[in-house]
Amino acid sequence: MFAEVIVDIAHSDVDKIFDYACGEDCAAGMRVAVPFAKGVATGFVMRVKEESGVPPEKIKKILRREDDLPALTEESLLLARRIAERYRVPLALTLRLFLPAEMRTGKVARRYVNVCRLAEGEHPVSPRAKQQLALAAYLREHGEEESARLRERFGGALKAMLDSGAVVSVRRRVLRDPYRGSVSAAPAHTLTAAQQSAVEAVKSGGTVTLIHGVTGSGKTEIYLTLIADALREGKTAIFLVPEISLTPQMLRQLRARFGSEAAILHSGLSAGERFDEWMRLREGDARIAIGARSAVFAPVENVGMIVIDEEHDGSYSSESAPRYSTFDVARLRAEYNGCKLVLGSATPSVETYRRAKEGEFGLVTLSERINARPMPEVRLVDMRQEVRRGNATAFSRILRERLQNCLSEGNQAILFLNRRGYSQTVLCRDCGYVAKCEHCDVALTYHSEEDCLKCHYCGARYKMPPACPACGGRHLGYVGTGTQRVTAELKKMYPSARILRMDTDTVSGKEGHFKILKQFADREADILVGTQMVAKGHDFPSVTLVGILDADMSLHFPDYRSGERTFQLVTQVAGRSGRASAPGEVVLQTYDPENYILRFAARYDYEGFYAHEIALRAATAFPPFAKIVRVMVTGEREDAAVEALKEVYEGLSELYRRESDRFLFFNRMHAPIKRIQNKFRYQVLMRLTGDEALREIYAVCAKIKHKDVLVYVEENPSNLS
DNA sequence: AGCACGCCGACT
DNA sequence: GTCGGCGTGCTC
Repeated sequence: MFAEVIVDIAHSDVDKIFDYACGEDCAAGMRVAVPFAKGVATGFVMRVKEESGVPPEKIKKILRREDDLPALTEESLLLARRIAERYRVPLALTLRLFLPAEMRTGKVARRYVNVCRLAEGEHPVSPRAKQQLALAAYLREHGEEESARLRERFGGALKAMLDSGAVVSVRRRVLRDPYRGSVSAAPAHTLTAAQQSAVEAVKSGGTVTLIHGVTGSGKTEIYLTLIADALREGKTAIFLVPEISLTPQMLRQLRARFGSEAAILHSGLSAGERFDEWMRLREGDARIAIGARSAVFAPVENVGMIVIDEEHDGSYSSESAPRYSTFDVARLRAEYNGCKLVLGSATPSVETYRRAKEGEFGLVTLSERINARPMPEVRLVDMRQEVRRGNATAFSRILRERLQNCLSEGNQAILFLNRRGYSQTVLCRDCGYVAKCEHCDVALTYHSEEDCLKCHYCGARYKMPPACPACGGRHLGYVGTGTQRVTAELKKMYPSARILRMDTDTVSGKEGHFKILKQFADREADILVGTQMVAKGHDFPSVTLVGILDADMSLHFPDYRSGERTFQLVTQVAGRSGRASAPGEVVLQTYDPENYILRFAARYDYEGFYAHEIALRAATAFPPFAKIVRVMVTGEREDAAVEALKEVYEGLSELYRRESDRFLFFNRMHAPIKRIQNKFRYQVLMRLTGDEALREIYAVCAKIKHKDVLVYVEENPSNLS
């Protein structure tokens, strides 16, 4: 027997099948240790076959199996091959996606404990051995118990009884359950008519269905019903959520509903916990995989339902190689398993919504909120008028008034601002000098707490210069407001208010988000000031006011999706207001109050927004009517990067000349940020009419191998910095 | 990824 | 004359 093996080395030189001799016990999907070159490598068995075309003298034998149960299923192997092919990356890299990282590094393994129980048959114990009698009684009552516990309690009696054969010890596997004890009874739930018909539409529809449901329309209950139905049919399910929404409350809810049937895969777990959750899925002890992006690779078989919640969320596209699209992988899995894939969002991405409208996906619209409460009222505030009236602060008069009102009624407020730090940057008012990072080509942000300048791209810190380093002038001014400055100004305005700040500077560690959110939920603060991360679905019953301080920041971000993102952001942030009995309100500050995105967002008019946006995209030939492809070339040595860029450009130019009708745009240039973390960045930017030329672009780039230079392809990149 | 083989500069 | 630089090629 021979095994076709891919060695677990992510390098294109060894990205090919190597044949090894193996025994009958070898199966596809197993990890094996093999002699490779001068040493030993881990490998994945892709296939087992009777004959090999490799000369017999070259063939070596597999050293050992690393798993009893193949770590990878047939489906995983197929998907890994498809993804490797699609994105032109080594198979080893895509195979790794299907395993918990801990498994590869060998840092964790199954955990076992020794447990003791009474032996079969009669084993008389002397009536004088009180401890032994007590131990026997204990085991009769409890069945079995961990040896360590028994040793603590009964001391030498345990050893004596083990020696006499009255008690036997066995190794038992234990699972590190991250949510032990949090299981409670499943809540009763009846679906509304709208929810029921959504469930039916999904089941009777095609492979993919988009559920477009306003905030509070009860999408989650639909997902849970669909998942429960899949389970009832003896199948498994995958439930994907944005990383940030795996809050302890959400996990509790899922545990309550599905108990130990649900396995949760997310970055907050310890290595051991993640491994065990993964193993429970692989062995069929858990049948629902819940998690962020990477959970789309969950080792479940016979999948009956896949759900992608908050479909529009940016975290579903991978930012590092392999840059897979979670949707594409999920769809492949749905097709392989013959099951349904549900996408849900209150603000679907323009691309997804178009595919649904065009009939490629089923579309279910839920326009009513379960509790029939109206969405909070959104007030657009024209900041230009504020400036004209001499108000140079970040707070409009209306916002201050509403904030005062909110606090005096004993409610909570959230202020949203998409810039951390104190001020955007420091500018010399004499000569126009702007402080920049030495390793990156970006302006530095002033942080008042540490009185330093920080680079938000590489984290470097610089001392705040006492005078302008360029002209020696003393008029260094702060330009643009950040969360620190807003917090400081709030403290002055409302000395008695308790203020919490949440941004990457105050959030530390994996659970940092939740700590701050919990403090706020527990009403330990009155105002929460934060960036993006305060926007995602958390329920704060006492929040009645949401302020969006600078909607323009996201609106004028240099990216074709900035309008879409702003609409999503405003809708999402607004959804934080007025969840309980008190009606909520939203104050949206902008220098561009006529802007159509903000107008539609303020009215919660997704259809209006979509119609406008899709017409714009069509007119300007942007996605989904075209595909933006960027080939990045980066390296610390500028000459090497430039040389590689030339080579990439030549290869792509040839393609461009040959198939110019597939290109709308083609150019090479410096990336907008010329250097990040000492790496020079060059790019070839293209806009394609469709996906036809994509494979060849990947092929051209895969061929370019330059020392010290990284070349990679991005499709519709989420930012072009 | 490692590691060996192999062809050109500054040392004993 | 040799020691050693890392460019190129190979691993079943």
